[in-house]
Amino acid sequence: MKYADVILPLALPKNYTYAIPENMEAAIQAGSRVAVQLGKQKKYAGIVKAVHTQAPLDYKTKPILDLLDKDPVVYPAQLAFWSWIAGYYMCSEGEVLNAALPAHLKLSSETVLLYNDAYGDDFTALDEDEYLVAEALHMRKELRIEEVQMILDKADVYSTIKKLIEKKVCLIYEELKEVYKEKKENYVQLHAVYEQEENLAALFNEMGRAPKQMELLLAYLHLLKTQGAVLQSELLKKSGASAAQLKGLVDKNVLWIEKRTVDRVPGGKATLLNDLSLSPAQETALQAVRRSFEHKPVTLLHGVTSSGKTQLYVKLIEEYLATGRQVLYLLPEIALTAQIIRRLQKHFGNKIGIYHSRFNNNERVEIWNKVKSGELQIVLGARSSLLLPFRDIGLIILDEEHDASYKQQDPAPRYHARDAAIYYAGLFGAKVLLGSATPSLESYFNAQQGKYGLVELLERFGGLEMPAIEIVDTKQPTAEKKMQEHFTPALVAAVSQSLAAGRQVILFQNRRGYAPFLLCTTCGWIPHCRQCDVSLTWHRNLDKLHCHYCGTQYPYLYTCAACGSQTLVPKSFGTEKIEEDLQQLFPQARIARMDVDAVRNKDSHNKMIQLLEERRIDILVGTQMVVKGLDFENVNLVGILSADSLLSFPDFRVNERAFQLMEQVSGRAGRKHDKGRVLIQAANVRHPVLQYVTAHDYKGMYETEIAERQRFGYPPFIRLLKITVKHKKQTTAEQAAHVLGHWLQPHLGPQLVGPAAPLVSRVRNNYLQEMLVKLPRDTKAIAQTKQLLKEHFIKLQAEKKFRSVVIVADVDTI
DNA sequence: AGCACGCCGACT
DNA sequence: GTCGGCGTGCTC
Repeated sequence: MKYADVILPLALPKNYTYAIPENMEAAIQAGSRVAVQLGKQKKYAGIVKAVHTQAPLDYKTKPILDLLDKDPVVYPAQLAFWSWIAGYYMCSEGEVLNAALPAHLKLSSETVLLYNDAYGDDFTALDEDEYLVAEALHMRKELRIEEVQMILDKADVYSTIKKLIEKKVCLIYEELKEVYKEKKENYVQLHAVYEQEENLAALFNEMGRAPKQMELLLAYLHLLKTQGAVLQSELLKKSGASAAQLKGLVDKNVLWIEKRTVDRVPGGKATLLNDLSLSPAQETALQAVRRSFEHKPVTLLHGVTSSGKTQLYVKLIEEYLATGRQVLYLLPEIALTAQIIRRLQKHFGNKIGIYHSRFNNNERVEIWNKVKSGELQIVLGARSSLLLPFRDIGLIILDEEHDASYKQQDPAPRYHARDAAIYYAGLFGAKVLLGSATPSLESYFNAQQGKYGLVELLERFGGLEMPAIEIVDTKQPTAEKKMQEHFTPALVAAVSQSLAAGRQVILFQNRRGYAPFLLCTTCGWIPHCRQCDVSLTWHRNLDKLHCHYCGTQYPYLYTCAACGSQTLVPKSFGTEKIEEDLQQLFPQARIARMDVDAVRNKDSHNKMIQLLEERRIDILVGTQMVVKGLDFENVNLVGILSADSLLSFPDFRVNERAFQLMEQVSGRAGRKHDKGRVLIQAANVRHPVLQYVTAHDYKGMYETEIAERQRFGYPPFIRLLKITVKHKKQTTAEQAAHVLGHWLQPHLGPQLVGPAAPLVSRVRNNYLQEMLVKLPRDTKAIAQTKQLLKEHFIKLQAEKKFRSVVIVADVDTI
């Protein structure tokens, strides 16, 4: 008898073992997707992790119900990768599976109620709830649990259903549906007989009485000749004929309809452009990367903004393609703009696949399959494309490697795509190229230590100069009352100058700390949270007031609680406010705003970029969003409205982050024609980070920061693990965290920081407590500490009063 | 994550 | 006294 350990798409602490029925023994292997039952009813699609002959001793197995695909859906490499992610990031393999599989390959059953026709229609023996369900079921024959819940207007419907089954009103079954559907298109084909000229001629003679059909047939023949294949929809559109007329020809056996499976994600043209030439500096850097790869599998490419890293990547990708291996090109989600996608598609045609969150589920399944088969040799994607089933990967490029969004935050697995990519590449003996203009301290440190190779490309492409950066003091004009809202006279002048010259301007304002709030214009009163001493933030889309500390929501206020007048108005210093003020200052300018609110829907981000490209926007006001992967030739001025707000977060990474942000934003200024200008407004003009930004001195910033990190014991000298304890009751959360801290203290000593409530101490009705563990950079010690933590998590939850406490571990938290 | 089982408050 | 709320435990 053979058994299979199956990974189920749930947060179960371990995998379950199922018996393999004899008829499936030959076909089921590691990586197979199988249907299994879990508990009394539920069925799931799981992935076989391993096949063995070890019969479990202490329980009896259930059989695998079905093998869902002919071939395994992942290779052993992916299974090994999942297992590493689960171990390293302290989550279950099921959670990794959940993140990896496209929704349409993840099946779970749904309970369906069926009407028992033998029951008839006499419902007098039923109570009210039973009657409601029975009546609906009688009419509709089938109901889902969700529908029953709607009918009864309550969540707990199981008892009612149970009674209906007992009374034989209905039956239930579990429906496990394959959701992925191949896309079919109807092609119109000519019957083989009429491929002979004389038969066709004879047909036309006969058709004299049906001129409409003849017209249609002629249109068909024309399309066939010009295009080779004829789509039904296109034929009908072009000929103006009706479906009935087409059906007439089909019934006459002149034409027939073929249903063809088509790709949802068509590749571009297969012709590869080979127009790429590298500058001498790029060529040197490329050679250095090649040499580095000879002895260092991971190499960091530190290339200043506009140094043309992308061209270098493209050349490198071409080389790896020639070896027949696959290439993954990772970018932060937000940087996956139409600009870069078009650029690469032009180059690699249908060999390249794109994978990010804006694709729908069917499209994802198709990309999944094409990556698995090797048909797609290059994938350009965001973090999650690392989890695609590559067959043989040779190179992973991770651009903008410093970007914090490479770390997954909320649902487990909380993995870092950069670190996971390095492990993954190891499984294939592949190379990893990390690229950034402002590398993370971690990566640059690793490069300095010789763990990664380092290649520097410090010259901008096309002889472009680095933009000139000016720090503008806001204190003096404020004192002299010369500020125009948030604009210094210097910035206003610079903007006017650019506009007068027909150039474009980007203004950057980070949103945080500038949230909109309500202000009474009569007495100056500002609504505050009842539990915390902070003003409430107005969330326009919900029209509610939120406390960002405890998470409490309050209804919008119309009456001032201090003076009773109805003069409360929303005030905002975010991008919206900037946009408004700007319009006042420059009434003629075309101004657009790019932030999460403005680009909420699917395409508006791309549209806005297009507008900017086409010079239909003069000034773009934006948040972090404007930083990523945009190249605009005509922009010659970038303004940062408040550097102080970037430099004042209570986080050990502020300086690094602020530097990266300002450096990246300034990279948007100045392109081919002239040197760009960057104005940074700040009250604290002497801040060291501003000095480094002015001088474009990454290394200076690095040296200063790394010394600080070493002194205070922060990454990259240690690894940070964050433990979050959550509970509905504040006291329980606090107690649980203290007990846990108390237990861990003797083992960890000063490595343990906390517990304490985080800034936002309540999220979704759960009170939070956090602890930080500083792990030494030693693989073995880290594994031991994680084991220790796991044991104590289990121990804590074994206590009755802490049973419903939720504990989350975030490894390498940021 | 479901879903079943089991123990306490608002109805007949 | 029952119905139904949700807390708690198990699923190969």
